[in-house]
Amino acid sequence: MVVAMPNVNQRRTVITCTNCRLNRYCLPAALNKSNIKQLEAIVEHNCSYEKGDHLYRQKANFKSVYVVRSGSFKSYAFHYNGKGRVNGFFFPGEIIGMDGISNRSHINAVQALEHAFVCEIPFSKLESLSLQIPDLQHHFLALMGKEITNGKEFHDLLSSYTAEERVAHFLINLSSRCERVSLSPFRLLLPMTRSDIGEYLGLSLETASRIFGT
Amino acid sequence: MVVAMPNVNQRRTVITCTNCRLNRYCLPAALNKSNIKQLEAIVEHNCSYEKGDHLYRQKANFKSVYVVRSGSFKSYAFHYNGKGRVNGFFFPGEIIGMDGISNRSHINAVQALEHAFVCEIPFSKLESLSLQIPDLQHHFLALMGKEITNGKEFHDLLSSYTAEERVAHFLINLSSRCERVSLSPFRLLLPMTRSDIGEYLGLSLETASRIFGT
DNA sequence: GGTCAATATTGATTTAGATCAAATAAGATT
DNA sequence: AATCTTATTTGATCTAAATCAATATTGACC
Repeated sequence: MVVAMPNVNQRRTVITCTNCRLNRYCLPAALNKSNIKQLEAIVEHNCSYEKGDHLYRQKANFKSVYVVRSGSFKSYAFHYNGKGRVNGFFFPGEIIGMDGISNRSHINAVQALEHAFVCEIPFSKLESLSLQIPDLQHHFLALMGKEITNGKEFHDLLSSYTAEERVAHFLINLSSRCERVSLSPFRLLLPMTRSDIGEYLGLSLETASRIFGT
Repeated sequence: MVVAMPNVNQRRTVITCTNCRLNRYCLPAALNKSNIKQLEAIVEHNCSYEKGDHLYRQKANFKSVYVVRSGSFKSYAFHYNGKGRVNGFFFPGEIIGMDGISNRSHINAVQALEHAFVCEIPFSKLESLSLQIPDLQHHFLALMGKEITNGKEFHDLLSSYTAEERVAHFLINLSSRCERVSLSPFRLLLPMTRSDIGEYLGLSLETASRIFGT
């Protein structure tokens, strides 16, 4: 008779969607308990990344979407002139990887800004499961729709806001995203550099810095 | 016995997805013949709009997505300062309305730039059908994914391109969209005003005009 | 604790594109 | 055809933010 040895280093219970503290803000939000069990069966929980690690690189094969459990990430892309540009930040409860859905390869690279954990959800399995669970399909479409409307709002920001308005909007946006997952909306720790913020907002890093100084 | 009178003014056969000249570029592209029949049963074909007509207004209830059959549209939104901003153009074969998926109301208004026809696809019916036809679900997710990557690319454009580069990109983009649906990519008719183009590209209308003049 | 490299701040100068201001041109309406 | 109205072009000026240039701070590593 063989008995599995318990891993003495394992201090905490296994993470599942059912017991995850973010489940109200994540895919399970739309599902009943039995559906959540089905979902957690396809999710790889708690992959760990160190600061600077890439979740994936530009042009990498698309196979999964990811949910941030803790820590934060930035997405960026190199374009025609060879300069990289940060085009997104991701915080707990947010989904990374939709930039690869349409042509099965990622247009962005995604890098950890600090030590972070993510859950990986193989996309083909998510699609199959969505055929069986209408609520899951509906919710995932809504999440993609949100990504689209966020893009449109950002279009507005970049085409008509002043530098100061951009930074203000950025901070308010971060604050509300912290609040959503029960983090303090008042004390923001900014894990990204001034240069990251500048690129993201279409400003030079000096301008970004000056506005923070004011 | 009652016989339906044929309508003598009806010059053309009824439009369906099966016989639509755009079906290779539209939702049916991913489907087999029997699935296309199922799709066309839920589509309202050939709704007509005159120049200036609204397909929907900002904050309107979301109930359908639309495919442009002919003509063109612009989307725009009013934001905090009361000024409207054009944030999209739509040409034949392209889908309008994804700005309403996430919170069931449209963040943009959409207006015809010229006489146009569209097909209307009630979204809840599309969702139901997607549960039955995996290819349809897969394809619609890909179309939404494309919308997301387009947004990211536009982020790059607005945050780092010069005025001249923006206009060049805009023209190349229009050209390739014409080519996709077998329209000439060389002679572009621009149905939108300089002001529309300027707003869309984050430029003043004067700057847009000057660059065209060069 | 000391050295380096990365990041951030602050100041001076420049510039791309906005804004202001007419003058044309093109459609619409009567 | 004549009159409006709306869209476009072109020119002159101004300004927000980029760029250039140091300096200061922070954190990583020996």
